[in-house]
Amino acid sequence: MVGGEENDLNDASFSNNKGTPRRDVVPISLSSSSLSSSSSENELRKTRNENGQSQCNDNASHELVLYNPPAGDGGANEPISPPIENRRPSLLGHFTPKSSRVMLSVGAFTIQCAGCFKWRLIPSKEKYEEIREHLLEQPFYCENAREWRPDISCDDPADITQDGSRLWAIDKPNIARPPLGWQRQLHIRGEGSTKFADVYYIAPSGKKLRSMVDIQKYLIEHPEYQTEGISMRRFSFQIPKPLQENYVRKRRAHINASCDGSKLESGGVNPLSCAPPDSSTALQLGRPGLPELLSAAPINNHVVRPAKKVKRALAKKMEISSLELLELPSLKLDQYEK
DNA sequence: GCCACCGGTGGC
DNA sequence: GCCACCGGTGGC
Repeated sequence: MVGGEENDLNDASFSNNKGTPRRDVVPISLSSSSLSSSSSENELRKTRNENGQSQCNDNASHELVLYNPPAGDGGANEPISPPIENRRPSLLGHFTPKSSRVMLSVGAFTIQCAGCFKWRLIPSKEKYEEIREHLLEQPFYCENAREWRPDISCDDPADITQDGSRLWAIDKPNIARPPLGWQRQLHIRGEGSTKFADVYYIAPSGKKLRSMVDIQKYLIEHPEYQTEGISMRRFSFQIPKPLQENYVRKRRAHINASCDGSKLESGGVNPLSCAPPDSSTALQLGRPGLPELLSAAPINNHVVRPAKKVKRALAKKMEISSLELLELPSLKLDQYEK
């Protein structure tokens, strides 16, 4: 699945779909913080209503959104009304969860116009990455979409709205585009995981790299890339933030007496089983909708594996004693700076 | 045996 | 609380 350089995942992760609805729905929106988790659709709208005067404004203008059309409904309500060129529907077919565990991937990408605050679909992942790379310095406006939609303007209705049918997440702005020949993949984890997503870079050789350390090692092993001017700063493992509160399981407070049941009871309630949606913050977005995303895919997967967890915990404990003396190298981002 | 995926932790 | 990293397991 990871294979191809230019195929799948990557593309799979962006969907241009229309043609092939998928059931996973993952939007990702890039914004500066403010939109921070709690901000919601309403806030975004508010932003607009207030002519961008509200506090969310500046962020809103940097919004990027990746979303995945729901497959459940056959994509019928596909908001992608506008024509999308470069459509490669077949790519969607690549979405093949490798196992019972379902991996969500980004279906499409959208960016919010800094002028009218409407969301515009971006026709390809590459284009999205291109825009995202300089989003802060070069805010996106509907007019920019004329490159692939000649007639588009702020007067046109939004391509997509946060109607609750999708999971949205906020992407980070100004992430460098992957070097030519490289692919940056975003793997969305299921709900309830300890992390929202993972980023992988696929080198031209097909090698999958999952951290800056990996990148660094790889570049050292392949000096040719460095001569091409590829440096560490061309890579970023920053992941988007889901707008839906509670999508990611909160890190549990330290539990020393781990085996103590009472402890669990009082301190950390199992978020998977009973965490009620936080009504105040939760994004309207996530709540009513997200049927597919939330119920279908990830959740189940998570729930099914407690046994593994236990095993691992035990294994971990045993291992600690033998590895305690190991000294791990620590890398700092500064090191990557040129 | 490989590897995608997930969990967990150290550092900030 | 977030980020970065990486070990480990299960599925293939």
